This record gives sequence, structure tokens and C-alpha cells, in this order.
Amino acid sequence: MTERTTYRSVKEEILRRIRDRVFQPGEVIPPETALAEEFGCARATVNRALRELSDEGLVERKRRAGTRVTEAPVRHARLAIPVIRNEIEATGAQYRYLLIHREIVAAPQWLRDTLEIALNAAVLHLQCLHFADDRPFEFEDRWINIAVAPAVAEIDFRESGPNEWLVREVPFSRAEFGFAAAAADPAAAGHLGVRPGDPVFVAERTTWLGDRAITFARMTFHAGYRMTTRI
Amino acid sequence: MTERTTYRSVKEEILRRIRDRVFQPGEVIPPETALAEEFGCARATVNRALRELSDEGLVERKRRAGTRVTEAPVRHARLAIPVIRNEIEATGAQYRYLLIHREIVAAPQWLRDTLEIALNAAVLHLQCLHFADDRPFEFEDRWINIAVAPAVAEIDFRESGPNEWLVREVPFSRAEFGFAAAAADPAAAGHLGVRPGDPVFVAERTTWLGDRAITFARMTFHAGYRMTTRI
DNA sequence: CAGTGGTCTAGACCACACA
DNA sequence: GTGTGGTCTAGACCACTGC
Repeated sequence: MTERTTYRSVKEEILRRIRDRVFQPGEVIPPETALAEEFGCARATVNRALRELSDEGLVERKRRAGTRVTEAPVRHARLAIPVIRNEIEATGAQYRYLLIHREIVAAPQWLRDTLEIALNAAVLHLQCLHFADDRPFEFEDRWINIAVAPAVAEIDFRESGPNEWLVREVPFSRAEFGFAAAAADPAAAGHLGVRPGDPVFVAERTTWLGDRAITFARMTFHAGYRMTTRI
Repeated sequence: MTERTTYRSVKEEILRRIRDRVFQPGEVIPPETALAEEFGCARATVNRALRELSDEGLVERKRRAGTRVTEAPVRHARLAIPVIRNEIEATGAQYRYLLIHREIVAAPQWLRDTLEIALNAAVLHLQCLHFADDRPFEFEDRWINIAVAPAVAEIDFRESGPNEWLVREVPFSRAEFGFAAAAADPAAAGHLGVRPGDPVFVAERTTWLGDRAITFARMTFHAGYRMTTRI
């Protein structure tokens, strides 16, 4: 008996042909039925191979028009959304959390713009620090839209951070991220133990459930922080 | 006739049960066969729904052990790998490119470690600048393994950057990325027109084809640069 | 209209991990 | 051993869209 054809082997072979320019960029490759016959397998097997290649952006598929090798593939990396406690504990360091500030306030103008929320909306403003082995690792400045998560007003956040609570209690459907290098402002610098103006890594995140903004967070990392990912 | 059950509707319903805590975090959900019976569809349909949820990190699946709702789901964002020319032109600015340095050299020790290549391997070392409307936007320091892409030695890279050539000519199968904030070193600072020590955004990328490293690039962006993504 | 991909079905066999 | 997911098959119908 010969081995059964797997969708992985089909995917591999098509990938090889793309790499070796047997299937040229922009060119339409044979239809599923033809490939299934060539590889001696069911069409569903070819379909799965091509679907994954399409998910990865290497080919583009359209009904009737066929499958085309992507001309200039915009490759995507999967970026794990960091959960600070896990990230710290993964390095073998001990995680510690400290609440610095907690206050319910009217949303300032810039936040109303960011979250697209109404004038006079009440938000919970939190500032906290995350330590790795007692060295300050991240300063978190967070604003939570109380209207969307009323229960948040009852939590004191003295024992654990708002991110852990939100991840557990409030599902989100959409998020936007921004990453940048910045000069440490005096407040963050003081908390992180660096000099004002020193380079820090700043990550910002806004999260929605449906069309309602839940929270905005600005996370400032000490300069040694390095975010990594791979394909 | 009632509508046919789709894998999308199954996925939707399971997602709803996870959100509404019908399926609790950490809990094992019913096996595919049971769900297929409940939803009145084939097991393959349930399988595809659960496979996608697993790809998205919301459930974890193991043979024999079943499907478990992920305790602390690590969500992933898709990060588009920036192609500098597109990124600049997308802002409406004009893109300009300048080659600063081009030399074939023996790979230095740190690069041999990074790329896992042999002693005495020849690499092409390039330094170039990318401008947005004549303001320096990115300084690129790039090393290319000539053994993997011999044709690269014949290209002068005076008209366009190595990234565009590599994307077009040398497919890659694997890449690693690192992002960090750093203090500008004197060379990069001079090219970018900032003061040494100023915060800059540094992106590093190593790319492989199979198990052979193709290239390592360190890209230094002026301080205003902000990388964004969304879910 | 007709070719292509998108999806579902019913059944089958297998690999793995736990009892 | 035994139950669960992983995958393949052969066939079917449908949706989209270019011709």
C-alpha cells in the first residue's frame, strides 16, 4: 500500500511550486479538481491545503476566478497579546502588583475622543505597577468605561490588576493596539525608576465590545523590554 | 425545509456559550459527536468550528482528553509586516530611498550567532535610509547571507532597497521579530537627524528559508513612529 | 450559463493519551 | 482497552462571478 495523501503534503508541494516559481506570482494555479486528481486524493484534501495557504496570504481565492498566487504577499505575524503576569512569570521572575491610584472621574476630553463616549461619562481611572522580582517592569495607566462594565466600580483592585479582571469578566470583540518608543514622562519615569527622557516602550490598547468602548490602557515598559513574535 | 447547519453557526453558538459561561473556563465541553447530534449536523462540521476556535486560542483540544475552554485565553492579533514604501505612501507622503553603504564582508561573530551560519561565510552588508517627504523616516542596517541568495551579490541596491528585492526574489518560510525602544546610537542618530540618546523605535527581523537563515535587519525609526494593529 | 471554490454529509480508519 | 480528536473519502449541492 502506498501512503495516503495528506493535506499537509499537498500544502507542502504547492508551497514548493510557489517558491520554485513553477506557479508564478499572479498566476492562476490549477483548480482543486485537477490538483486532487494529480495528487490522487479527494478534493476536500486539496481544499484544506489551499484554504490554509489562503489564510496565510500566499494565495488568493475567488469563486469562478480560481486560485491565484499572491503577487506581493503581505505576510502577517501572530502577535500574542501580552498578559503581564504570565510574561513575567515565564521569565522565571516573581510577579508583584501594586495599585497606585484609583478614582472615579468624569472622562477627560482626550479620553472621550479615544473611546467615543458621551460627555460626563464616568470612568474608573487606575494607575498601577507590575514588578518582576521587585524591579518595576511596567507602569499601567488605565481608564475603564463604567457604563459598559458597571461591576468594575465595586472592585478595589488592591490585590490584582484590572487587566486580569477584565480578561476574566468582560469579553471583548475588537481591540486596537499601538506601539511606540517614547521619552519617559516624569510620572512614569518615577514609577519605573528611570530618568525622565529615557527611552521607554509604550503600548496602548483600546478595547470594544460590539460598538461600545470598554477600556483604554497605556502601558509603559522599562527600556529593556522587547516584544517578540514569529511566523 | 429547515436551514442547513453551518460550521459558522456552530462556532457562533459555542462562542456564545463560552461568553455566557455555559461552558466554564477550564471545563471540558461535550465531544464532537454529542455536539453534532445536538446541532443536527455532521461531525466534520462541528470539527471545523472547534478547529477554528482552537486556532484562535479560545479552546484547547487534545485527543482522548477532549476540548477544554481556555482558562486565560491568550488572544492574538495579526500584525501586518510593514513594507516601508507602502507604509510611507499610505500616509500620503512621498517615498525616497538612499543607499549609504554596501560591502561584502565576512560575517562578524554576533551575526554568525544570530543567523547560525558558518565561520568565514560571506554576507552582504547594506545600510540605507528611507525618507518620507525628504524627512528621514527609517535607518536600515541589513545583512544578507550570500550563500542562500547568490544573486544578491550582483545587485547594486542604488535604486531601491533590499527589502523590496528580497520580498520579490527570495521567499521565506520563517521569520522572527523583535520590537523595542532604545536610545539612538550615534550612527543611527546622525542618519535620522536626532540626538544620540534620543528614544527611537527599533525593529529587528531575522528570516529563514527552511533551516537556512537569509537575512537579518535592524530597522531604526524616528521617534514619532507608531506601529499599530487591531483584532 | 458554466466553471470554480465553499461547504455539508455519512462513513471510515487512525493516533494518541488516559484508565 | 477505549474514547476523543485528526483526517481522508466520495459524493453532493450551492453561491458567486466571469464569460
